[in-house]
Amino acid sequence: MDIEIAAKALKELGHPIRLSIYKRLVKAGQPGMAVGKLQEELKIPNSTLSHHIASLASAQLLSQTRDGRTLYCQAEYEHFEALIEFLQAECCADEM
Amino acid sequence: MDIEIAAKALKELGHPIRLSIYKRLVKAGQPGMAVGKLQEELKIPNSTLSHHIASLASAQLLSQTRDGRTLYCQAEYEHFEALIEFLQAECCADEM
DNA sequence: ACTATATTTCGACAATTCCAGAAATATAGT
DNA sequence: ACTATATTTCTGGAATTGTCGAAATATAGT
Repeated sequence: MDIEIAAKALKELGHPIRLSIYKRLVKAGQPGMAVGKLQEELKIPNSTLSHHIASLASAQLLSQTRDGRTLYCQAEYEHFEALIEFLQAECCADEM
Repeated sequence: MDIEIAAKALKELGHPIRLSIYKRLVKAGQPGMAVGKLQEELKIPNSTLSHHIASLASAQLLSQTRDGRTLYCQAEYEHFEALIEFLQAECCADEM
């Protein structure tokens, strides 16, 4: 992972709503979580939620799959793991 | 660390210049790195650099100490560690 | 085809961020 | 006090982001 990619991922995670979305998706595991379910939990307008989801997707932090008329979002956990590894490799003092 | 604090730190790290600054500061270790030295390496206007440094400081990601007429920036590594721990605790699938 | 549900796109506006030149401030040496 | 160096603050404009209502699109059931 290069620094531009890492910065992009950090930037998109760097918003309370998006971080909260991402956190929920990770907890939801593989099946993911429907956009509607997220909206219900977060209680924000669907258009706003949709934008934030698109932001996270633009940083490859989540993917979406459709099942009938509901869209499920899944955390792209590998990308997140790579980010953490990047941070630990590049921004890590000796002590760790 | 609460989610607002974490998002703030992620946001400030989520910029290529700032991430690069932070990375250098961590590598510089305890004595830190002079603003002038950072400017020399990054080759950006001092005002721009100063803003980015202030951003990082506003998220408690660095601190500054003066030695004569040079200001040294030090990475606030503990805060960063807490951020990583937060991410691993809140956004972590079973596998890790 | 019609209707209902789920989600995204459009359009608009306010707020924030980014960048950099110029000026100001702080400190040290003479 | 004067000069030089280091860094920050001020100012302002361009670009981006955040938010949300309204409209559009996608899918499925009848």
